[in-house]
Amino acid sequence: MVRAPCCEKMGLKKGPWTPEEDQILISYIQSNGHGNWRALPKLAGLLRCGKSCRLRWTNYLRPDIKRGNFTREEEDSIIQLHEMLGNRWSAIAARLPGRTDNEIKNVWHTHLKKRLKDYQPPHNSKRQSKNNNDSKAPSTCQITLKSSNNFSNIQEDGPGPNSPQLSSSEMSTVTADSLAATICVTNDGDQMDSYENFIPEIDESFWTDDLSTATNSNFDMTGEELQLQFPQQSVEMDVGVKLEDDMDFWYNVFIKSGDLLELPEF
DNA sequence: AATGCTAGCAACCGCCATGCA
DNA sequence: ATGCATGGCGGTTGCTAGCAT
Repeated sequence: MVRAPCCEKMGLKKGPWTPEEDQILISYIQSNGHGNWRALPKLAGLLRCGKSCRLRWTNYLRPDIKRGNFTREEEDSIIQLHEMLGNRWSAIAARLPGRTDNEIKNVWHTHLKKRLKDYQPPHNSKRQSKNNNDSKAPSTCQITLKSSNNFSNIQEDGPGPNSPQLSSSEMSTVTADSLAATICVTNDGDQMDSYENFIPEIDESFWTDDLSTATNSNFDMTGEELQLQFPQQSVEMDVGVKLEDDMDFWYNVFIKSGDLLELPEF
């Protein structure tokens, strides 16, 4: 295919948009819609290429765009979604109302990458993002947890700050004060029929050596639910879902007793 | 005050996917 | 089935403001 000549060669303007150009574009789209982007600049009376108009509109002028700094919640969402989706900025933007892919991409490169540099993943395997579009259900998957809480506020029947790592049987003695959360693993928005295909297990290599910052969890398969119990009423933790094809996703979550923890699609 | 450096961000470029004739 | 036009996306560039020297 023969490439269309670039804007400059056609005598079209490049570079930053002026308020006047913005106003022309806004007025035109408000009264006519954008229709054919390539035809728009000529119809609107702009010396810009259609691509430039579309970009200006979608990234800056659209009325539903939320301007201003990203909140901590939004930044956390971006980090989680990036874990899940990789550099698919438009897919990430679709989950953050009012934010554009370009904006998210910029925030990622200027702020969040630095933030993540200081944050080491709770395991020593390399973090990988699934960067293709297929979302086949995994035939097997492994769920790994690491709590960020320490033991300092545990009830008296719980372990102390220097307690050794709990065994599953010890955990069962503290259920009265424990957190019981349910993990719901979804694929394409649909709950899995059952967890029979999942192999929940604690991978010992993921625990840190410092027992004040690492706690244990046990898995209790009751029916089709995967229950997690902790000796706390609430817990902040990293939930890792490891698929058999060596893809893994990590989510930092804060859950309280009784919460349903639904992992994003992967 | 002048200069250099850096971070942040808007905009551009090139490629790819899709729809249509 | 093929080729073209268009839209959309991700990577990259380059301008600008703010800060340090």
